[in-house]
Amino acid sequence: MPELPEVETIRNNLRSSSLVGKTILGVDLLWARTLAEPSPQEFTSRILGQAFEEIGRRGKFLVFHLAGRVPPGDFLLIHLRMSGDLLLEPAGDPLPPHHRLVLYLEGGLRLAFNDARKFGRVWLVSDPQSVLKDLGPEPLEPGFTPQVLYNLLQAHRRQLKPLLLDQAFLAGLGNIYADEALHLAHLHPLSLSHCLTYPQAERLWWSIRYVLQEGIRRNGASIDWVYRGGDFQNFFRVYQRTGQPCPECGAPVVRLVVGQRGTHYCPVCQILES
DNA sequence: CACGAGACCTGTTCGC
DNA sequence: TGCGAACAGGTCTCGT
Repeated sequence: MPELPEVETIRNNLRSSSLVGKTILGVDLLWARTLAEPSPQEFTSRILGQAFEEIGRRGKFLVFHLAGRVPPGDFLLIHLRMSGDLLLEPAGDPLPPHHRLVLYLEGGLRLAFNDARKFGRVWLVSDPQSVLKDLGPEPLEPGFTPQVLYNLLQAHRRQLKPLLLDQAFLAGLGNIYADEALHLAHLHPLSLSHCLTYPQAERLWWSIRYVLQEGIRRNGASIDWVYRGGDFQNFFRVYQRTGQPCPECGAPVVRLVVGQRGTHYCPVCQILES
């Protein structure tokens, strides 16, 4: 479910919660495969006694910097994949369905990783780069300029939609924001990356950043049965609006499958370049 | 290198 | 009403 704006929303909520400063007193791993590394035994022995310090984000990863009992604390990395969520709740509440990992904290709280589809993963590492090293640029950072995007597009000959979903190309976009950015940029999802002109790349750059910032401003999108409090879903231009009118020209939005992902676009506004 | 299919999972919605 | 198919915000691996 979560893409960059949803992950950023969760991060902001946790940062203004009482999580920061809390020491981890207990671990309950309810679905073993949730833990990517290290082993459950090492995870538990290493994380107990460490305290939550910085809460960051890289692409769709949440990056928790822990303060260790011994100075260089570890990093707890969490990827929510399709259905993951993080909940700070009273330690004594009955366990709801789908909790996969629960960290018990001082002060009667617990941080729970809830994930119906079990795709989410958790890492405890001393060097976050060991997990994050293959990610592409961070789209909202100053280093991501129109020229950088243009050069990256020129370096590949790939369809735009799958390319934007490739986290090694650009970190943080998912199915919603890729479709929304392509519509805003008037680019067809199947257009080939190396065929874009500089002005087209510049417009795509602007569109990517616009939809991500708008998503963050709206606290992300809340779809289906997983509600997170965001309302960006009320402002979708094409995503999951098959058959409904394009907000710009009124033509019915079309759905096709690209790289096994539902893809939504306006056949009038978004012209194929190839 | 680029792309498609299958796998990993559960829950909801759609269509007959 | 019931039941299977299709679909869902992600990513990995394999084969062509």
